Amino acid sequence: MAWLRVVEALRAPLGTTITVKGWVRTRRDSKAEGGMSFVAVHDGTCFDAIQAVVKSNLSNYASEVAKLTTHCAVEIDGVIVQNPKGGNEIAVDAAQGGAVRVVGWVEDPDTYPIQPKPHSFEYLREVAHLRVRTNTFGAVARVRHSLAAATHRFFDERGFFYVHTPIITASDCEGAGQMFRVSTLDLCNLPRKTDDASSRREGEAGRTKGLATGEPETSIDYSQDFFGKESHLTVSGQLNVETYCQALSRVYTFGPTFRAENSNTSRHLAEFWMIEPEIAFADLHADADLAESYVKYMIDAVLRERADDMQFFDTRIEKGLLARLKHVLDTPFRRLPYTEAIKILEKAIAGGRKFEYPIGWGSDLQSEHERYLTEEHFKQPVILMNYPKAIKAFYMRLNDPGTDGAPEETVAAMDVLVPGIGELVGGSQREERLEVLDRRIDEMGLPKHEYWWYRDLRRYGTVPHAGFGLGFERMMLFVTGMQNIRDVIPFPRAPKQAEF
RNA sequence: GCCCCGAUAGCUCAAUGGCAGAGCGAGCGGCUGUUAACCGCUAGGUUCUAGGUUCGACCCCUAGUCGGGGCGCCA
Repeated sequence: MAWLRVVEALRAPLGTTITVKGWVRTRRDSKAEGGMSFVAVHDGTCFDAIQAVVKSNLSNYASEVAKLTTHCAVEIDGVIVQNPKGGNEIAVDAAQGGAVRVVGWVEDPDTYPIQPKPHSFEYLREVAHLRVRTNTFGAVARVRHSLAAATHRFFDERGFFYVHTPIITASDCEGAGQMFRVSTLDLCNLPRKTDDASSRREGEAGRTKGLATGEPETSIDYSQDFFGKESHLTVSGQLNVETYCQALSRVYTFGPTFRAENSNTSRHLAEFWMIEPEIAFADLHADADLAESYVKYMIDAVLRERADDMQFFDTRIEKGLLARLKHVLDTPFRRLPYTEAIKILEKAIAGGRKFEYPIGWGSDLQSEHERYLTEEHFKQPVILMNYPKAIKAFYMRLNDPGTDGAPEETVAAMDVLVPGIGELVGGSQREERLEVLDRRIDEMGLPKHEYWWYRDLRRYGTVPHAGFGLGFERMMLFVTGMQNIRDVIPFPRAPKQAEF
């Protein structure tokens, strides 16, 4: 007897004798025709469950089948037949060799956390080990896989190489926010060393003030730590992946990223996944082209591969989701300079639009401004380009004076803004000219010696190149219509949240 | 980090400082090719924790813990 997955059983020819293995979603009983039970079984292979119609002539009917509750694990032998209302179901009749084997019971159904009724997402977060058994989280898991697979396919088809950049970094210069420390030192008994005046740094972690007794100042002696110096979890694979870009031309990373920011929002995680492609012999426009085609590729893939789950999101999570995504697919992303965006926002304010934060050339766009542009003004994804250099990172390429008619210097940065999310992609053309890069490092007061290997890339065969980072969970929100980023990753890590 | 809201049955929520309630879910029965089924009955409570005010606290006060929303930081 063939064991079919539910997705296969739903398409199997009528009359086929099969076995399915999975978990009970619901059970309903009827006394008609001598008694039977309708048992819906799913195994996660698709959105729909398959219904087994179990006759009361099974030897374990009264003792077991009639006592099945939600998420009992079962194996069912039966014959594929037509459901009177359409679609396949499984006829389970002892006279035809039908059987139901209970593999695992649910003890105490009254207190089982998942019940056949609507639950709030907030509650389900507290039972993250079980929530994937629900409609919504099963669909989220399948869509997440589809997006991840599409990512690798997209880059592979275009000749990109997947680079595994390190998770642990001993360089303190990735410059994208607070980092988690990695250490094997005994927190209760930290090794200390006496500071000499020249090694003192203001605000250095672990430094103690000299007491009135005249004790010398000390700091933690990281030379005794595992790596011989301070180390952290990575906040970005970009700097590392740039090195491979300058040998393999087209590369990308796709891995976990860690930010120790105390961010309490529905769009931030302490541990999230990011895709960071990097392309050689390329400028900002090529970068924007890549970002746009990548986002559209993922949308197209998920609409084709997970039509069942996407239909569910459209009807139960966000009405109009499918139409919105198709619109994104069919419309070129609107590209405009930062300088133009400021003019649009100033015009909106002049027209009476209220914003909480002021706006003007040189100020960073707040999320309310970004969302105005993409949700109200253009009503489509927008790529903003060429930001003031003062508000962007040191490695972004300095534009020629007067680019876009900007009043001050700009850098070749690019953000993709999408409705409902805000910033989905952040990228730039990188500064390939050593002397300009050094000037930027100095201007921003960064320790140049820490960037020795990054600077080497500009000394040995430097080329124009560009790249971006796309937040995978933000893409999940965009594609599913889910509201909270903690519901599109299996086990979310956020401030005060690391259960499971 | 800042501002706001919340915590009562397995879940979602009611309850004017004066007897702890409903819907859903669960159990039992009825009915039914059922599928968000329907009808009846039953069980189910340390009202988040620790203090305080009061004759009396789910309710008021203080502190804490946890959760949610908004903002900032960013992807």
